[in-house]
Amino acid sequence: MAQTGLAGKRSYHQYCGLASALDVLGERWTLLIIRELLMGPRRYGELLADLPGIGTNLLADRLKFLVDSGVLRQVDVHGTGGRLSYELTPTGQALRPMVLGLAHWGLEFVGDLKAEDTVRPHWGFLAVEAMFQWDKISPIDESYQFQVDDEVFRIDVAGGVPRVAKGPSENAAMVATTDAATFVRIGAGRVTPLMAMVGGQLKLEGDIDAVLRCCELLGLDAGAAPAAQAVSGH
Amino acid sequence: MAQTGLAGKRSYHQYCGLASALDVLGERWTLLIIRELLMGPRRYGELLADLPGIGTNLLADRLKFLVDSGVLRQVDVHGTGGRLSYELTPTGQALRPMVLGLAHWGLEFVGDLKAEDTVRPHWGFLAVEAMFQWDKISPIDESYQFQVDDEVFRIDVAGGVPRVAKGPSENAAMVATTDAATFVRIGAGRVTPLMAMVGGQLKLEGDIDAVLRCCELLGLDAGAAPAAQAVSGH
DNA sequence: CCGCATCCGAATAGATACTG
DNA sequence: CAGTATCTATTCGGATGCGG
Repeated sequence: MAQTGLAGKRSYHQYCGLASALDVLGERWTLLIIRELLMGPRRYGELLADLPGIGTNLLADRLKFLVDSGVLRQVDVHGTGGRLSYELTPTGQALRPMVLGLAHWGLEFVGDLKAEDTVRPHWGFLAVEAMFQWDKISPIDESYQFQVDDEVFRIDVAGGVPRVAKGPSENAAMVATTDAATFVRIGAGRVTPLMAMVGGQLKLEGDIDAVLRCCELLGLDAGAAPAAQAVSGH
Repeated sequence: MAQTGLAGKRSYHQYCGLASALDVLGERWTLLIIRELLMGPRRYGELLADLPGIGTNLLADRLKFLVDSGVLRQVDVHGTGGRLSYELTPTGQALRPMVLGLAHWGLEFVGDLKAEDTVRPHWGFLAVEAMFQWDKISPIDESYQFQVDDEVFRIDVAGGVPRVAKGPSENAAMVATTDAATFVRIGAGRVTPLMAMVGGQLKLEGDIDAVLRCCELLGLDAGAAPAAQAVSGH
C-alpha cells in the first residue's frame, strides 16, 4: 500500500526518496507519533496523553494518513477490552534506526528543563537504545534495570548483544532508580551519573563492576567528569 | 552553539532528544536543505535552483536558523569569487546516516514520475550510498562510474570499503549512462537494470563481472525477474 | 468517558515585488 | 546574486460538539 499520496495533500513533488519520505513523515507531530509506537502498540487516548498540545483533530488526521500510507495499522491488543490500538507495520518498524539516530543527535540540543517542558520516562529510554557502543560490549550476560518514575525498563545483554525491553528483570546485576528528567539529562551528558548520585536524583544498587560495564555500554563517563573538581571540594 | 532555541520559535516543549531534534530540523524544507549540503557546500542560488517551490524568504529563514543552531556555517569556497557558500558543520554531518536512511526508506513511496515532479541527478546518487550491502562487498579494488544527465559520480571500492564521490573515475571498471528519473526508478526497484537497458534508458559499458559486482553491492537484481513488486498498483 | 469531526483565530508557508 | 518585505493561502492549535 505504498505511494498513496492521498489526493490533495501537500507534496514536495520531487522524484527523490527523501522527499517522498518527508511527504509521508514530514508534517508536524508525525515522527513523535512514530516514536510513541516504537515501544509497542498504543491507543488513541494514550497517544493523546503523551503528546501534549497535539489537538484531537490533528492526531486523528495523522493516524488516518499513516494507516493509509501503510506505516501503521490498527490492532486489537488482547486485554484492552476490544478497543483498537495502533501499531507500526514492518514498513514503520524500518524507521527505528533513523528515529533513534535523530533522538540521539537531538540530545545535543536539549537545554535546561523549563517549566513548560513535559517529560516521560520512556522518552529517555528510547535514547538508551541509540547510545549503545557496539564496539565496547562486554561478553558477560547480565541485565540492568531502570526504575524511572513509575515505569520500569531493562537492558538484557546476552551473547554480546544488548536489547532493551519494558518491565523488570528477574536478576538484575544493577538497578538504577531516578526521575525522567534526570534520566534524559544523563543521556544528554548534561550531568554524569556520579553528579546525579551526589545530588540525590539517582540511586544505583548492585554490583559496582556491572555499573561500570553499563556505563561503558552507553558511552557514559561513569563518574569522573567535568565536575570532578567541584565535587572534590567535599 | 547548541540549545539555541531562538526565542519565539515554535517548539514541542518536550524534554526528549527526538523532540529537540525536530525543533531544529522539523520544519518544512529543512531536511531537504541538509540533503543538498550532504554532497558539499552550495551557494544560496544553487540551493534555490535545486529546491523548486521553496520561496526566497523561507530559504533565507531556514539557512539563518540552521547557522544559528550550529548545523550549518558559511564558508568562502575557493574559486567562487569570494561569494559565500553554506556547508554542514560536524554536527550537521552527523545527520548523514539518518538522512540517507530516510532517503532509502522513502524509495518505497516514490510512484510514477508525474508531470509536476522535478528530478536531479544527485538525488538518486544520495540513495546509492544508502543502498550499500555492507555484508556483500567484494574484496576487489575497482571503481564504477555513473553518468546521469549532465552530472558524473563514481563509487570507489578500496580495501573492502566503498565510497561515493563526485566526478569521473580515471579507470572505471564499469560506466553506466542514464537519465535522472531512470536512475531513481532503478534505486526504488520500480525497474531493473536489464529492463532499463532493453528500454534504452540505460547504457552499461565495461567488464560484465564488474557490472554484476556493482549490482550486488547495491542490492540490485541485475536483470532477471519481472520484479514482483514493480506493478503493485493499489 | 473515548474517538473522532467541526469551527475559528493564530501561526506558517508560498508567491512575488523590491533592494543593496 | 543574495537576500527583504509584503501579501495571500494553507495549516496548526485549541475549544467545542456529538454519537456510542
